[in-house]
Amino acid sequence: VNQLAADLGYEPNNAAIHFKQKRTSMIGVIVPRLSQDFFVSVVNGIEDIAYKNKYTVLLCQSRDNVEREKQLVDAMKSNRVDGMLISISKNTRTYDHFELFKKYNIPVVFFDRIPNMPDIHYVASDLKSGIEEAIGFLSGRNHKNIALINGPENLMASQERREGFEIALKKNRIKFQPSFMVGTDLSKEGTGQAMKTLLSLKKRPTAVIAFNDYVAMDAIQCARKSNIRVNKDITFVSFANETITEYTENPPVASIEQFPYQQGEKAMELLMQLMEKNGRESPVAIMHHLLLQSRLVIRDSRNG
Amino acid sequence: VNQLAADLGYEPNNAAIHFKQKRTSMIGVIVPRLSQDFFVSVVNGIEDIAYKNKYTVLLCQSRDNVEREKQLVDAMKSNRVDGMLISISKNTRTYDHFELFKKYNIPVVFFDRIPNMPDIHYVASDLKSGIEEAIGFLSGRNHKNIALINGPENLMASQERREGFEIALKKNRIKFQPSFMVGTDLSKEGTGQAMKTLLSLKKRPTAVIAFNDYVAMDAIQCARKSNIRVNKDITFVSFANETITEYTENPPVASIEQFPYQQGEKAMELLMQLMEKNGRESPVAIMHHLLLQSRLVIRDSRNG
DNA sequence: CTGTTAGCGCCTTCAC
DNA sequence: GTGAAGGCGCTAACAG
Repeated sequence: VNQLAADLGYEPNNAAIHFKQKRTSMIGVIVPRLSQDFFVSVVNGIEDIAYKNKYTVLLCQSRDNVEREKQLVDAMKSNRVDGMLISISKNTRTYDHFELFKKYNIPVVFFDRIPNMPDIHYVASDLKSGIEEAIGFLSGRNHKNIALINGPENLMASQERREGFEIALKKNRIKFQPSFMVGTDLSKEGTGQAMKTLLSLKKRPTAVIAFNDYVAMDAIQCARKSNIRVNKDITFVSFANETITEYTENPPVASIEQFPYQQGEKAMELLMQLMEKNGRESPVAIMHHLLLQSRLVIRDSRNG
Repeated sequence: VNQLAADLGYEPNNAAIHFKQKRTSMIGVIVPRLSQDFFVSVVNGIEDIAYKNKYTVLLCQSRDNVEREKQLVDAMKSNRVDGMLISISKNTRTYDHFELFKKYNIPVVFFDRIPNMPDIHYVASDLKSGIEEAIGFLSGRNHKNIALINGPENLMASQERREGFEIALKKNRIKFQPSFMVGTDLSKEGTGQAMKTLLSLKKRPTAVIAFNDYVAMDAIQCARKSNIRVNKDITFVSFANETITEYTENPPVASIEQFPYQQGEKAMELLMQLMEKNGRESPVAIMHHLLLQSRLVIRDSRNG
């Protein structure tokens, strides 16, 4: 019988199966944008675990646009995805639209860009360890005036960086100077503005830690325009360890590796656990917060 | 009645609708990789048109792996997508797996990386115009010895570049020299090898056109290691006009813009036409080949 | 253990 | 016009 079926080229109809089983084997993934390798790597990790487990991935970008993010949430829900993996847009400050998933009992795991909501599951980098290494590294090179160009305050990632920064300074007995903490909206202009603020200080920093490599590249470009000798007058360190910086003239001396691929894997694995558990719920809800350790990668010994 | 439905928060079940309508409103997109902005831009174009027309996009990467590409083709088919948009992997040399879609009557539009198959629909750049501009530009700066680092020969994109190159040289009355045409598998090593071949020639080229900006960056890196003064001793021109090159020390002087976003839009629009027509087929199959004109963008006047 | 059947949620058809 | 019913392709439950 199976022979005949195979001969006739029979193929089960997924739509019918989904319909019948009340599950689609589809998971939705929302990332801010795919034009940053960090998110592509996370997606790669997600895909690899998902495909291995016969899940189909619905991948889409909010493009850091809140309206679009809301529409995508809606679209995912009406596609009846079995679960969601989300990294929020940098402009997202209200989280009502994510409540929808709770209502439909669709498990959600946030990653990297985590909203400031109670009772959520998430996977992120533990930046504290990486920042400590970074400050230790800079301190070892006798830097005492270390600045931080941070990201938007609504992102947990920014709060983490700020806290980690202050703690690590303390551990290295370096006095925290508020004027050395500036912020950017992650745009080229915002970062240029932040860098100019730092350069206009009476006492300029001798080292700058940037929110990520793209911010670092913009900051470096700005610094060069002001005739700063990059990694001589001011040493740059950043987050994400993007390979693209290798091609730039003055890459940051070191970058905090956040293991995006592994973040993707872990997020997908956690989501599968939650989807499996779904239905036969335990009476006490347990929230999972997975933190992957970060690590400072020293990129090159040319200068600094 | 509708009021009540809305009040109760009724939501149609997509799975049931798909099942019943024998269409899923899903389209599959296979790209080689998302770590190149070119493909991200194409995807953006696709998404924008797709969402506007209530299509869900199943986006996935072959990662330039033929096995994976085959698996994705299979997965897409068993998800019963209504249509496919495909850019093939650089290693794809046999096209049997794409025949599957014909069998299931799923329309396919290829884009950018087009297989060498008969009877296919595709959207691509008309590179000839851009290459002509590029050679004209170089010729205007008195370059007579212009080399081409081309991509894998199985890609139509490579054949286009080769042909366009030869034609444009002829038009500018520059003699074509076979030794000035080298190839790369697009890897850093392959490109380095190609560049070394060019540098080892008795008569070195004074200008190099690279397959794309990533190849250009690798070639430039290699050239610098050989103490070539980039854009002085050898002028670099490339394809794709990726913004990332702005951050590099010596970006190519010019790049041929291929309008990836528009390619994505056009590909999706064409696919929708084909999906609509599906079923009530015209007796004579018509193959659509859309060619978007490319254009040389001169990036900077610093040197060259 | 194998074979039959009911029904998932929607849309389309047909009867009224 | 409105309303009831059949069936899409599959699976799970149940009968033989």
